[in-house]
Amino acid sequence: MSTLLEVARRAGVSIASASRALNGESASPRTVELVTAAALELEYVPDARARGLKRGATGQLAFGVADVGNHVYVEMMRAVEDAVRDASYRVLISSVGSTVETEVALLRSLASGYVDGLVISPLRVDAELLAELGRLRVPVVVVGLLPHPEGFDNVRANSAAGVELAVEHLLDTGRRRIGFVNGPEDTTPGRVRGRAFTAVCERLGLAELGVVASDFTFAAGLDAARDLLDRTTRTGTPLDAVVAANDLIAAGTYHAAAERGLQIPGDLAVVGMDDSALAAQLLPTLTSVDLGAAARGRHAAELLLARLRDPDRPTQSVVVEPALVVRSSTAGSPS
Amino acid sequence: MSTLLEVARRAGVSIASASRALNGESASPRTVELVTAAALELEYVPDARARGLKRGATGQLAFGVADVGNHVYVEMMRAVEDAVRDASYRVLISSVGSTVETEVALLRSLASGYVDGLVISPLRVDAELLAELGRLRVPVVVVGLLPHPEGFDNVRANSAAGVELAVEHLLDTGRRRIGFVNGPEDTTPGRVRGRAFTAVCERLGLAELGVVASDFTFAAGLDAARDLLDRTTRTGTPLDAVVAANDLIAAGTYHAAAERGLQIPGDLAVVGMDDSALAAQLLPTLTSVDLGAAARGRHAAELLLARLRDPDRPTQSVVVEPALVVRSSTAGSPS
DNA sequence: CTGTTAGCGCCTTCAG
DNA sequence: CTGAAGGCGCTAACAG
Repeated sequence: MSTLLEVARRAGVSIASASRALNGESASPRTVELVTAAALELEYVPDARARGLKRGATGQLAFGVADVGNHVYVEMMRAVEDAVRDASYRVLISSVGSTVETEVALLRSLASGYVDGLVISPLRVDAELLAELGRLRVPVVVVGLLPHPEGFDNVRANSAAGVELAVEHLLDTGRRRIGFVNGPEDTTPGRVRGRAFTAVCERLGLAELGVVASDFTFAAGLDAARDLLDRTTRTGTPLDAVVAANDLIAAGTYHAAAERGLQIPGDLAVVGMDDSALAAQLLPTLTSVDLGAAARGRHAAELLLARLRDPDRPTQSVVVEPALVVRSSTAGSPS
Repeated sequence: MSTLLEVARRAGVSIASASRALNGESASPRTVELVTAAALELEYVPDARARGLKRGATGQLAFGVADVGNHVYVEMMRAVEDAVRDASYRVLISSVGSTVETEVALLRSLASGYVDGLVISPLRVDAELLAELGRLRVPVVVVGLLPHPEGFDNVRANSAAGVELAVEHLLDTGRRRIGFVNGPEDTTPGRVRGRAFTAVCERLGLAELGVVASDFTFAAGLDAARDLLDRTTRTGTPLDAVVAANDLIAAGTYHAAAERGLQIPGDLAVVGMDDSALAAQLLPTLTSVDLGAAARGRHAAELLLARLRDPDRPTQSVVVEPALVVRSSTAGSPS
């Protein structure tokens, strides 16, 4: 409410001295005391816009995320926050929906001066989005697979390897009829995971039993899993395992199985992906492929900080390898 | 990257004309055309700080939330976003941790010019926080119980009534030994819910079997529920029902029950609070008290918009009443 | 150590 | 309808 000028007047010094006193620049003890007292009295709060305008930096970063309801992004976000804390940046989260238009609108708004840089994890990437990224006045790190990684700092999971880990683990536990509930294949992760499943089935001589959910959510996963279970049951050789493209879809699969009287893991083994908090919360606990959400967040933050320090450094791409976390949903052998 | 001045020069007009042309003020069609073309060519993006500094508004609101990992806040946030969309505000989310210091730091930073107003849902409220709220240069709506609601726009749940709904429902299904897993009692919701449980037990002549978790999280809920179940079992009259202070704690209770071979709902009925997405995702699905997260978010957004329009309007308090959502975790009678 | 001054990029009167 | 000029609040030279 009050400005620096008012503080300066009240302290009986110039505006420059007031600024210096409050920012710990060279100032006499007496000035500091006077100014601090005046600021306190007037409840002075510096205007961040003016400061940002002058300094060309805001001390804020943004994390743009496709679905705040998905716990995986929460883990990434926490990792980002932890990683930038020491550099004393604050992190704002922005839910961007899953369409390119909303994504672009967010970018425009944030990157026009409210933040010094951003990390985004888009579900869908197209030319328009990439063009917009290039136009931004602040550096951006993209988490997720890019058609042309060069040109952007980029962190991605190896979800193809993750799908392989899941399928191989199921084979190891004696499962043979393995279904796959994917997310939408017009998204980057959906496309990659779908292709990986096809490839691994071919390599291992398995029937490819897949279905596509309309979104990476619980509700969509439930619908898709119902469809897959019913379809395969009608053929006479029901599934004995399902790989889900993320943990929410796996949770939907649990419910579809329960509706049909199938026990997990006895009748049906389930493997999720992301190893989000939900995996440990479900009953039975969910075996899940950890795609390194926290590690991706940390790497993204570090790349961003590095670029902020040196805008001219070459762009860098980091790949995080997956790891299988075995829990109860794949225990034992098929009954 | 480019400034309005550069756009103006390229279009061969003055900076004032360029500003008017881009903002739809009076300008000749030819000027508009020239300026628009120049802006496009230079990939001009207006600097939000400068604009905000001049206009005194940013078009952004913030939602400060205690725990982004708790789905209840996701629902509130979505409701806030929906409610302010028509007024074309963008919403930023900020995770503030659960301490007063981090809360204050957030407020300082955001409210110093990056946003036009904010909604916060603090877990702990003390005099320092309230003082800080009063100092802010932007309006704030507090979601949660306030010691002195006057002075702030305020929305709150009636979680005491929610606890009563839960206990009465359990009595209706024939449960008699009802335990309560609360969250920390130095938080506002923890204190209110704890007192409500004590009161309802007294009123209905029930033994008060309570335990306090160290946080409103799954892990803390699991620990506390283990404790409660073991303690009551040792007394010879085990529990037949548990009320959890939120859905995450209820999920922890599921696991503690499973570890001890207790079936839900046969041996133990469980009621959660918040009716978050998790309630429908658990198996068996969780009966939960809907504390109106979405409604609270919507109300908070509307109060904020109203104050933004009229800073002098009297402050207002809204209470959202709870509703029980019955699912499988309380089905049937105790076995 | 202190005060004066020139902008950061933009919008908005005010003349023309 | 257009241009010139002032200032939003702050910081960083520059003199003193």
